[in-house]
Amino acid sequence: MTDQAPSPIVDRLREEGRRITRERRLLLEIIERNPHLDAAGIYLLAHQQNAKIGLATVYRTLNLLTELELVDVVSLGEDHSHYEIRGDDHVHLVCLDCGSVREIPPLPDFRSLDEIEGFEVHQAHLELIGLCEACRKKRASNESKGTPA
Amino acid sequence: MTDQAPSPIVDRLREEGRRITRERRLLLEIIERNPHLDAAGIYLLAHQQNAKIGLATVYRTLNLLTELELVDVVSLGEDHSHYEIRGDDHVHLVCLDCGSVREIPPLPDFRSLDEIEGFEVHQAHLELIGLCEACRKKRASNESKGTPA
DNA sequence: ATGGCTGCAAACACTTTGCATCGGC
DNA sequence: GCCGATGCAAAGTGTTTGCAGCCAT
Repeated sequence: MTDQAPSPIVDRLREEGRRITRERRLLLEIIERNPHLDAAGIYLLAHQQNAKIGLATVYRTLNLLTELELVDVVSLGEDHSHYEIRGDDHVHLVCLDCGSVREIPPLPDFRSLDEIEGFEVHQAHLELIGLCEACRKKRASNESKGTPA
Repeated sequence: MTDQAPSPIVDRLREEGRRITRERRLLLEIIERNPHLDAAGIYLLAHQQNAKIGLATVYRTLNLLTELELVDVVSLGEDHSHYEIRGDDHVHLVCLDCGSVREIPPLPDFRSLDEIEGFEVHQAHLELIGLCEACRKKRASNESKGTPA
């Protein structure tokens, strides 16, 4: 709880001359442990460990980390943003029925994409929207019970 | 101007028992002609031809079309939604500097993707964030003039 | 001790909704 | 004529910002 694991992100903040506060450390830990959470979800978890933390701090921290390119913003088909530590590129599989999000490694063909038709690619966001295996089966069994699409 | 081009989307609305109003026809035409506009942009264009149209109608129409899967919502890295007629899958190249959005055909490898690891793919959204050719050159020439990143 | 960071609340931008009226069918 | 669609304005979300006090450096 009180031990502070060494983190390249904390180092990076220090390099930038930013201050390492209790709030930032807490938020970072939460974001690192829970990929693609939204601001409200991050706030909720943070609040459990520090009842005084404000939603504004969550947003300010997320914006800071985004500017420093330490976190990525992803949309996941929702009307608000989700956040994740920037790491290896990956693909998001978003289920239409249960909303679950699964991450898989990049498809082979665009793993190494760094330029295409004169466009210099910095980031690739691939989102596949559809049905996860469980919801697919659920739908199939509902249909046979007489509840077609 | 007053002629009403036949449209599969209008047919589809009729099939669904929805009413074909002047407003819906106007909005459809705008969306068809201007890919990935946001609600405000659509409203602006619509307003030029029908000063009485309301923003609420724009949103209600976009939601209707989205539910019927006739239009897609795309995020394009902005904090609000953009809309486009659902058609062939394509890739968006979004420029970090000028914000321009270019569409290109799907990358070969995921063109035919309809299932992956048990997940049933309905839609694929691929967004490449980076620098368009013009902005790339602009940056290069600025750097040589002594304005590094 | 200094200036960046925080919490709070008010402000903002985008989107949705209630209600009376209008107009497609 | 009926009932869905519209316009307006008010209410709802998610996010940002102003300001006084706090705390990492």
